[in-house]
Amino acid sequence: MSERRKPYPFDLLEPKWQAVWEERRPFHAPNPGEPGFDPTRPKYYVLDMFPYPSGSGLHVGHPEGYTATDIVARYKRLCGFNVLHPIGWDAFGLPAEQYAIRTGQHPEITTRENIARFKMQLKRIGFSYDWEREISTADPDFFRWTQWIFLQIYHSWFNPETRRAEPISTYTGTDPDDVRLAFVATVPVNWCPELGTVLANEEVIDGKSEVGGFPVVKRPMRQWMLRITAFAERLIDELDPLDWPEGIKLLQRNWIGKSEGAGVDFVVAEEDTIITVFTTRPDTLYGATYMVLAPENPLVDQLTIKEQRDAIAAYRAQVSAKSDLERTDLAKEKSGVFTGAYAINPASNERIPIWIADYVLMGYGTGAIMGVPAHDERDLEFAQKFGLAILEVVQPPGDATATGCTGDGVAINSPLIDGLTTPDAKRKIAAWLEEQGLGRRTINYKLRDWLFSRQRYWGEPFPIIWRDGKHEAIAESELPLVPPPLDDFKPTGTGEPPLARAKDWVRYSEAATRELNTMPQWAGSCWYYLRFCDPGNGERFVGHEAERYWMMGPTSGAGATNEGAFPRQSPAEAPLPSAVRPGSGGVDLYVGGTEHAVLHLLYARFWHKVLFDLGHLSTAEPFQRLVNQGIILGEDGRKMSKRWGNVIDPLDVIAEYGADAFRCYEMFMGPLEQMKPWSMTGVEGVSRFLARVWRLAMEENQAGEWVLSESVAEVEPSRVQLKVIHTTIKKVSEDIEALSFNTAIAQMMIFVNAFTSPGRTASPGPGNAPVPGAGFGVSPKQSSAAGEDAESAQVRGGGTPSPAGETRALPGGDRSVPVSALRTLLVLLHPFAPHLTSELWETLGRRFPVSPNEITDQPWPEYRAEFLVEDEVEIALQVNGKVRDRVTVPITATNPELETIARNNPRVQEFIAGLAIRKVVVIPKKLVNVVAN
RNA sequence: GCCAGGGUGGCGAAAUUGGCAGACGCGCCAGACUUAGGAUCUGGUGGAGCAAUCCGUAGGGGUUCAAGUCCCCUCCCUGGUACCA
Repeated sequence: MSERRKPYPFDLLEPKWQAVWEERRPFHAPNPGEPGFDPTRPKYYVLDMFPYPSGSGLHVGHPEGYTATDIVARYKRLCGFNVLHPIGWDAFGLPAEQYAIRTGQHPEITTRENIARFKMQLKRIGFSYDWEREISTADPDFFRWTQWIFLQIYHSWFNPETRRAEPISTYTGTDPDDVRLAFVATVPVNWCPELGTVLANEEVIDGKSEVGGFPVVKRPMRQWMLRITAFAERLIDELDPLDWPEGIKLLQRNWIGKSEGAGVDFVVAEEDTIITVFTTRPDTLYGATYMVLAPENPLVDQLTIKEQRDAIAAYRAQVSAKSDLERTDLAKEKSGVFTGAYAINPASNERIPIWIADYVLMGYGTGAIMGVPAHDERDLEFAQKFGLAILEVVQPPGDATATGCTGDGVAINSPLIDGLTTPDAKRKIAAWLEEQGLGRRTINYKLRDWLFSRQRYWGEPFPIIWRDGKHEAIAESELPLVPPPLDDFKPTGTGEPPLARAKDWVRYSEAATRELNTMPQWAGSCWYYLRFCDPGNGERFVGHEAERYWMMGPTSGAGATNEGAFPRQSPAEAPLPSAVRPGSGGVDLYVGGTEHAVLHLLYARFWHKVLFDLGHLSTAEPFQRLVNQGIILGEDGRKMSKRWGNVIDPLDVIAEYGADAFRCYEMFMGPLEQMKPWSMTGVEGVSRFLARVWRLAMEENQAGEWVLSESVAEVEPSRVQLKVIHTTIKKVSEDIEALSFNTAIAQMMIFVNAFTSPGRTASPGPGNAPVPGAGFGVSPKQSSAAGEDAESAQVRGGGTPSPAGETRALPGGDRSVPVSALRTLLVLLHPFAPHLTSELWETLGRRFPVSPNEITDQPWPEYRAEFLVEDEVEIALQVNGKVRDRVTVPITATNPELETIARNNPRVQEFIAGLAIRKVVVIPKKLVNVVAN
């Protein structure tokens, strides 16, 4: 069987237009001050989460979000915006390094090859990226600024007074190293022996590495940390005004995990040691019948009595041998050991035993808790297992006999607060504790400081050297600090990074050596969106003007400055930096997968706030509007994977149906944010739609060449056509704004159906009844063979193109396609199917010239409400809520008139016969409901 | 366990403020044109019934003239999270 004929010549016109865009660069957005920049236009920054260029190339998940943003970008350009729509490469990363370990090929080469493949694929889909802004995080011109930003962080501290990052020079304490936002600490870290590196908490899933699924163990190591916890409060608060999915905001809030409570001091009996615990329920203090320390808590050694030392030591050894996975796995059964020591409950003055147990974590709160078994499930389980006292101190509301209340209630058995409701009791006991100097109100966060160093080769080296056991920054002039050449990228196995192998590079001077760690992959993605504003800047990470323009929009007057920035005169009265004004700050639209909800999006917000505080940026938040695309499943409804053999390659789809069909199908599948399965027949359906658009304008001549159809004529659209046109303009515009691309395409299908099927809406009335066999879409050959029908003057559109052209469609005939309607459709469809519409626009312009003749320069059409209204409307007549008839009435019909029509309707009367009418509900333009019984 | 988001034809899905459920597409059925059709066009297509009509938005209750939409309970699916005191 010969190759199937293409429904329209996308295989020719798509490469043609891609070449045109390559050459003319219509999507390049000049910066303020550059030639071609138009300051009168508003800006719109629409961003994709840039890809890691993996070896397997693009899959259909990438183009889903990319198509959505491309549609918005093209739409906004047509609407008159200066649109920043860039793409780049998250190019540092583990896969290229592991490939290097296996094959010896340098990661840089692998990365370059992968980028080339990704880029080719993206271009084949016809995305309107501004390729002049392409960046790669592994490019020294890029990562020199990643290193520079690290130095800004290193040279800063968080001033609790102003609640901002400030230059370290403003710190007046003894040792600046205690407060730097980038600091070194020896901490128990997630060490992955297989990967030979440590991982951030966020990169460990169920005790295994997120990448590769290898076991991860806790191990104390000296690491670089970033003090993200200082920003916990602001990272939560400034989330509120952002236009993000509520679910993602919640995910971040939960990750940061703010909880308000009190620190309470317990004195160890017969000693003057104080153990502070954190509790969210200070009102249950009287019910604290024991105390538990984390096994790692340093106080344990000091407290443990002689008789218990062996047991304690054994338990601690047992706990430390467990991986995270085991520790959480064994969570079902509580375990612990008594230290032999006692503490005094500050409220009741009771002696309570001090235990250690692994259900208390060293990393949260103070690493010690008060056990209130009556009102905490975990404490109860523990107390029951070890026979500890249980004392009820909260009575649940409503039921005086119930026990084990973990929610709010009324305090009992608590002399200071008896009878108070939980909120009141909390307040009173906290005030009492503060008065007595026994405690204080405290806020705790689950968020930990960000473990920022990795023992890898393929990442940004730290711009840090070590001298006499102390770290210091290298000069900015020494940036970029590029990784040394290596031919062995394997982990050393000792925890020492592979960079240690580059002996010459490591030796910085007689007395100093370089830091051997590299930054994690997140580093580049923390600020790449800023670099896009000004990718070629050799002086700064981003130019002030470019940053201000693309992140904030055109500034009005000279007063537009970074209001919240350091330095500030009166820190005492300084409010938190005001959150971004809705709709006016940062990236206007950011689209990507949910997998980055707490990692990339939290880290990037953190860096952004530091840079904002230091006066480098104009907005406090980077991403104003965030949308997550849903994942695309295989045709079998399973996750796409090699294992199931259900992976769809975009290039295969494009080869068979074209890029426009691929784009439109991805958008037509269903709501962007929803998970949905792929369907090849679905692609075919969309491809048919595009072919109908093509044939609306084009027909084949005798030679089998596509030429502009004779039926396309400069005629006025009919009233019915105008309604379809303007309904479509309205729907498509609103749907693109709302990112409801599937319904926008559906409406354009309705448009095309209306213009291709005379029987539907385009030609109403008996006089325009379709002629059998003379449908517009009939192919030329068939029409010629259609005998007498072909001779009929009724035949339009089909064209019966005789070689000499004697049989012409009559201009203005009822089957004509008005040029204006076609043009409107082409502009509306252009963001979705840019190649097809560009070609048709150009072809149309040869017979019906317009200026300018570039579809990319056309204005987005505006709908006119006057064409949407109807003269008549169909009303449903209901009896007791069931539709019994429909009548068409003038739009002007009044409610009483409608009621009369309904009452007199024979069908209605049939159903209310013998019943009494109780009520008649009239909904104008919709229905009349007669209620009778 | 907890948190979030979902359950609508054979399938993907539509459906302002509660107001004619199933737009649009796929698939399927029939027809037209064809040497042919996996092309194109036309018509049909939620279920049951000859029909009038009845039943239908996970299941059960409720509010209402009217519920996919609002309220209560239950079940199922997807994602996140996991002793955070």
